[in-house]
Amino acid sequence: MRIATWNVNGLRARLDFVRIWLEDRQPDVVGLQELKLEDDSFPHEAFGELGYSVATHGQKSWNGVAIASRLPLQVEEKGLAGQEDSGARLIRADVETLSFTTVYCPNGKDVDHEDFPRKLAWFDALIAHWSQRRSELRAELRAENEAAVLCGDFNIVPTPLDSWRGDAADGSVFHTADERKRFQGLLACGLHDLYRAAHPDEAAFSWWDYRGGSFHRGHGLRIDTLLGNGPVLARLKDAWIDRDFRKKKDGLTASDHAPVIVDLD
DNA sequence: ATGACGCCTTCCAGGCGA
Repeated sequence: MRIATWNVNGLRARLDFVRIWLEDRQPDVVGLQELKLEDDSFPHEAFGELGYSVATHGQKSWNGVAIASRLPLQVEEKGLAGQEDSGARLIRADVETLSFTTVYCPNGKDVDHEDFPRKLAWFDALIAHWSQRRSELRAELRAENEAAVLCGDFNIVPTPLDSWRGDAADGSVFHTADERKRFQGLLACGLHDLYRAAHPDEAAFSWWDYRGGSFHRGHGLRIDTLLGNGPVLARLKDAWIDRDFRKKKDGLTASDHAPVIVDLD
């Protein structure tokens, strides 16, 4: 089974590019972020032609997330409770026996910006929500069986290894102790960073600024990933960042994020 | 220090991304 996450930076502008990627990589389930369109405008037909059905939680102009799947999917949740003011940033669906959640986490803008504490609060709500669900599953004795994935654009650089600037960026937005504590808080819910599990020491990035030739200079950040619980980790074959799709394709502009892919048994 | 690129929008200069 192949699952993936991708911040497409505007699906309307990216549709042809996304279509090429789906045909090429043939993922079974994909979490998409930054759709920048409303549910009514989602191009279900284009995805349907490629064999995907899609659950969407869209929003005009900004944010917006979706789950596209070649297997039957059942929507379970849209939005993060109590954080509706932050926009459409979470969707969860069951795909056969896999519980698949994708998120577009708030950016925070800068450590002095009023959005920064809101970003931390959003993560606190996500951690509380995940930990609540985990205890519910435990109570039903399903925790050991249910495979769960939480993937997306986390807008946090987990460790200095995940930034082109290494520890020189520590303390700046995306690289603060406050944000990293939240990322660790997710891992403390029994989740594993699947890219890091497959490649413990590799410096690899999932986002590069459009400006200044950042991609070709290797100036990137690893802010997109897939987290998986124990049952998912047990099935992990490989995790990789599809940097080829950060490049122009057939004259089409790429997103500033590359897809991240996980292959499971 | 700024802007660089690309997306969005009552349409086009300005906000936002990370």
